[in-house]
Amino acid sequence: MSITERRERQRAERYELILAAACELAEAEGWEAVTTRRLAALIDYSQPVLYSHFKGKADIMAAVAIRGFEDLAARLGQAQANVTGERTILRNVCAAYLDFARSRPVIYEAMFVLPTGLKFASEDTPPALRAAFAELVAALGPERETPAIVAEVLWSALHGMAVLAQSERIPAASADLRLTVLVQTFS
Amino acid sequence: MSITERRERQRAERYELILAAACELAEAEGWEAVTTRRLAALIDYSQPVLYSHFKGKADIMAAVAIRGFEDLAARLGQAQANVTGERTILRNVCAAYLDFARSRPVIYEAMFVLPTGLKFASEDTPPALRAAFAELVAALGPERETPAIVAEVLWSALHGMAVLAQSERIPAASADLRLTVLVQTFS
DNA sequence: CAGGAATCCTATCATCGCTATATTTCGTGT
DNA sequence: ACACGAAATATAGCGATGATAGGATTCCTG
Repeated sequence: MSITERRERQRAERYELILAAACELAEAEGWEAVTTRRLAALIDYSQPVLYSHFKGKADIMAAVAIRGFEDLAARLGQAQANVTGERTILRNVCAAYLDFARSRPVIYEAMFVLPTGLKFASEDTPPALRAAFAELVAALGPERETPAIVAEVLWSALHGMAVLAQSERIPAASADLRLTVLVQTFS
Repeated sequence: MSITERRERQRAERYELILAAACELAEAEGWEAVTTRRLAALIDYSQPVLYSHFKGKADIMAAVAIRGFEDLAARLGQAQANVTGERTILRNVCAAYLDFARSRPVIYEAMFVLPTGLKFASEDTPPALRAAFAELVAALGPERETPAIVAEVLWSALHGMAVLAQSERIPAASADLRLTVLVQTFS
C-alpha cells in the first residue's frame, strides 16, 4: 500500500498548496481576485484539478475559513491562559479576538462575512468555533444571569467592531479606546 | 426648456425604475442574482442603458444603500421621538435599528456588508448616516465620558447582532433577550 | 421637410465558475 | 521488456457575467 500512500500524501500536499495560494492571493488582492483559473496557474496545474479537491470556489473559501476557526480558537485559548499582570481575562480575550480580525482580515472575512455555505446553528458547525465561543462565555465569569445571551451580545460587539473598523466605517485609530469601553461596559 | 425638462424627468423615472427593480430582485433572490442583464430585462431596456445612469453594478448598489441610509435615519428619528410608555429612548432606538436590519435585510447588506465603494470616513459619507449616528449618540444620554466612543461600541454591537443573526450565526429566536441585555449593559 | 444630435440597441470582448471529453501518465500482468 | 488498462491530468467548451464600441433609430431644430 505504499504507492497509494504516496499518492494520498501528494494529494494532501496539493490540497495545502491550493489553500496557501488562495490565502496569499486573497491577502494580496482580495477574495474577488481569487478565481479558479488564477489559483490553477499559481500551483502550476490545470483548472479542473481544483474540482477534484473542492466542490467549487465556495468550498475552497470554506476550507480557508475552517482553518481560521482553528487559529482563532487557539489564540483565544492562549489569551485565556496567558493573563499577564493586571489585565483581566475578559480584556485579554477581547483583545485577542480583535487582533485576529485585524491581522488576518481576509481570513476573518471568509469566516464571518462572505457567504461560504457554512451552516452555523446546525451540527456541522466547526468544533473550533464552538470552543472559541465557549471561551468567550468563560471569559465573562460565572456571575452572569444568562451567560450565553451575554456572550452573544459580547461577540456581536466584537464582530461589529472588527468589521466596521476593517471597512473604515468607524475610525481604526480609536480601536484601543473602544476596547477599553467595551470591557468596562461588560465588567 | 420644457423638452429637456421632460427628458430629465423621464430619465429620473427610469433611474427610479432601475433602483426599484434592483431592490425587488435582490429581496427575491439576493444580490448575487442582480445582474445587469436581468435588471435591463425587468425595465424593458437594453443592458447598456444602465451604464448611462450608473458607473456599474457597484454604483447601483451604492445608490440603493444611500436610500437605505435615509430610511434608517428617518426610522431612528421616529424612534427617538415616539417614546411610548416605560421604554427608554435607548431601547427604542436600538429596537428600531434592529428592526430595520431585520425588515430590509438586503438593503442593510448593501449598506454595511457588501463592498459598494462608498467611503465612510471621508466627506462623501451620506449625511443621513451622520444624522443616524448622531441620534445614536443622543440616545445614550448626556452623562457619558466619551460619547462618540461609546456610541461606536454600541453601534458595533447593534451591527454585530444584526448581521450575525441574519446569517444564522447566533439564534434569531433570542433576539429580544439580546436587546434587553444590550440596553441593560449600556444603561 | 431635411439635417444633425441625442438616444438606444445589437454585437462583441474578456473573464468567470464549472464540466465533458480527450490525452497523457503510470502501475501491473504477461 | 513490453503492451494493456485504469487513474490522473489537460484541452476545449458551455452558459453567464460586467462592461464597451459602433451602428441604427428617434426626435428636436431650423
